[in-house]
Amino acid sequence: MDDQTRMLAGMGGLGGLSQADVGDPDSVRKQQSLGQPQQDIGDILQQIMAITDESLDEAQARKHALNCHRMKPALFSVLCEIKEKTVLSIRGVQEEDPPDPQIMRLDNMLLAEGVSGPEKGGGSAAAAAAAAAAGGSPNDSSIEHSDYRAKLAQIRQIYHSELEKYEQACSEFTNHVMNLLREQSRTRPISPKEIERMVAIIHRKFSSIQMQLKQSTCEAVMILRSRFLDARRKRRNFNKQATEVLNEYFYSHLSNPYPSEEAKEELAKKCGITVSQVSNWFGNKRIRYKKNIGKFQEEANLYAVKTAVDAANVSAQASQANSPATPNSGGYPAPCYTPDGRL
DNA sequence: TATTATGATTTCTG
DNA sequence: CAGAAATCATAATA
Repeated sequence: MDDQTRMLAGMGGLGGLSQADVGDPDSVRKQQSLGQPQQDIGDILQQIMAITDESLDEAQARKHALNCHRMKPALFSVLCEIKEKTVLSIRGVQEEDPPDPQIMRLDNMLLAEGVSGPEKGGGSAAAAAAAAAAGGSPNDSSIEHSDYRAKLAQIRQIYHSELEKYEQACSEFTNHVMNLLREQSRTRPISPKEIERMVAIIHRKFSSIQMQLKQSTCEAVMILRSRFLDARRKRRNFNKQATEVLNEYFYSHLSNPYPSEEAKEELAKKCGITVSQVSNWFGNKRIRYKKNIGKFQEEANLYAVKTAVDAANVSAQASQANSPATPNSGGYPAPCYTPDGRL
């Protein structure tokens, strides 16, 4: 306090205070407690300092009184002078802060997961689910998928409501501080730039809260994701009709059981499974068939008969020529599918 | 409950 | 990158 008084007094000559008001610096020191001007400044400062301890009404009244004080303009200009000197050192201390890389990372991930960003409802997933349902075989994958989507939507909702709360709190606080600063700018010089800087500082402080929110949201998504993947890993057998279709194709193309991409697509559609599931199935089937042809003999015959019968339905003559009770009973793998036999 | 069947994943190869 | 082969993990079955 005393120091401040001295400092202000020391700067007196620079500001709008006249000699009469302040006296020259030397005389200040000489008659520290006696001079009327010093008394005034001391009073003002004391009042300023005491303001925070007072009730709002009291403070309001005091504020008004201060604003009307005859010394007020002088004090203001002194403060301007001081500021002029100090602002240089403040400036440049913290210029534009780069966006936090951590936050950026989290943002990107949230965006990628569809938590932030635009709602993508009715998108491909829903269409896929609808298609699966329409396909006759309510594949569980679609159910799990919708489950996943529901959970994701839940996370999304929580995230957004929390973010909103956060933003509200942040802007409320910012507003409060800005009002305070604007209010104060009547008694002390505060440039818009400074207010801006203060806002930036507040936002920086708040961003750690935001980061926490984003981080925990990311974690939740990760957990959900891994659970979903685990669930997907849980094997569910294809339905009977699907395996029938696949086996039919396999055994009727034993010599070259490699369906083309188009064929795979068609099989997938027929079976209500995905193309990659068809690929998996053929991969598994080929290797398992090859490993133990004997074990599949019966099945092979079954499907050979089946296709033969189908053929018979189309052409009775063909059935005569083609389907003896056991089509290939002798040299079994009829059109010689061998591991290396592929084209 | 042990075993087998089977869909999915991983690793390797040409 | 498609496919072979090995492997995993679970469903189905004995």
